[in-house]
Amino acid sequence: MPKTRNHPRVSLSKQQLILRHAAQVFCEKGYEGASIRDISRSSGISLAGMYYYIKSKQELLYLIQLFTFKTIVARLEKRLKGLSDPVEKLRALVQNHLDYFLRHPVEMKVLTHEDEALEGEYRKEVLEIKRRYYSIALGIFEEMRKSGIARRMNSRVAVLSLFGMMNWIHTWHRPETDPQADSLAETIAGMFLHGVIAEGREMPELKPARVTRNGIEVAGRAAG
Amino acid sequence: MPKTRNHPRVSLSKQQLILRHAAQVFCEKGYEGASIRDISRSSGISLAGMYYYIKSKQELLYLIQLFTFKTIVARLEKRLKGLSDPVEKLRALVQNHLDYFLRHPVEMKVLTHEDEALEGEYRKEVLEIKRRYYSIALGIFEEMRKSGIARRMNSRVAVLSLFGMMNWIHTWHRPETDPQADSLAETIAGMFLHGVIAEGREMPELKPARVTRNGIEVAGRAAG
DNA sequence: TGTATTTTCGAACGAACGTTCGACAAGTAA
DNA sequence: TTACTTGTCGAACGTTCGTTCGAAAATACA
Repeated sequence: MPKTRNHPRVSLSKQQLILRHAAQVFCEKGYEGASIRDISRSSGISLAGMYYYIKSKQELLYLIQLFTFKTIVARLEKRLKGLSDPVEKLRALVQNHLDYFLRHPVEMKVLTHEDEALEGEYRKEVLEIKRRYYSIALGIFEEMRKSGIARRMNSRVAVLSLFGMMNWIHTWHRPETDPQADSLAETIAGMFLHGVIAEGREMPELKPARVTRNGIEVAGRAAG
Repeated sequence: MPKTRNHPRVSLSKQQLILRHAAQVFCEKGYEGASIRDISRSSGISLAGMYYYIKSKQELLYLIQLFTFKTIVARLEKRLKGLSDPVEKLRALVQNHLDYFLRHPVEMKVLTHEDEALEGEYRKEVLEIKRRYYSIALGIFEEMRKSGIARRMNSRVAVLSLFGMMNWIHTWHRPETDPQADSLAETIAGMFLHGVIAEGREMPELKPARVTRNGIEVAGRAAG
């Protein structure tokens, strides 16, 4: 097994290197359309050499999806920790999702587009995290319902429509001309919130997003 | 070349039969993951026999996508003909899209999920219709903007978010438990319209959908 | 240095792929 | 009957696929 090196910035673990190139190739040709030979060529490792670091093509996809999902959920839970207003929570979810989405478009496309390619245990494990992510979103929406902010409607449809808006982005977003993550998140969160708000309610507006030192956009107030 | 038979209800053209089974197989295994042998087995025609009716695997996908897109656009243009209010037009677009979507989930999944599988001339032709469909939607939204119904926002983002909500449905919709086309269309069109409406505006509510003799749901007033 | 462990890869495996070819049966028209 | 078109398919073509094996090369440790 490969050891984790001391200086990950400089000498990236070879498995991670493979994973990166694999994500790129899966993104371009799709999981089924991509061959191990493609990934081998792209990452500069011989075909047989690949199998020293990975067990199978399925595992390759599994590792990409698992890591991406875990990261996005972990970051979300971190952002959510300090918030209590469900509207703020929902904005944070959208911001988090789109921020990661546009920073890692390749991995996110592999995550959303190849969500039926895994089989067996691999599939089950990824599905589990996906469900957790969904249930967080659903929970936030239910809070909005309970506090009367959101009007009466099918929560499942509402939340999955929100994911639809966000996950569809990879089919049309061009970084050169289309809005970046912060602006996009504002537009989409705004659309969703106005879209589900109860009649006669006022949307609590937040100040424009600002950028903290580590580059993560935080809506409204200063980040700790 | 196969002749079109006199009684298409009874004796379906064999090419159409192949197209139907191909769509099913593409839907289940993806374009790259599906083999001509799979489709051959599914439609009960020998492997070699397939090539009497189709030129290539690419053409198979092309024909499915072309027909599906053309049908959905043609139906939309028909529905749009009698309407002048952009809000009504948008509702019609959503209704039309979801109605077709849930009636032909297999073809629609192949349309939305395999939109990068075609190459060369095939790809260009399908892309052309897709762009026309998009520009119809964009046009409707611009009308909403001009008449002051929709607030100032990125039209491209708004319209593509709407398509996102609609096209994402194939990833989660279960016909047994989830709302059907008419209810779904109402919810999503409602979300979108409330989501983009200008501040202080009232949404013109329509009466609940009703069902005409041919089974097509028509919002509000009696269908001709 | 020598020895053990880690890393690399050329070559090959059997299987599956899209597509083609030539034969052959069925139907039509003379 | 003969001659031609339409439909059908077994068998094979050459290619690519995921994966494995065994032997080297590189590295680490004594």
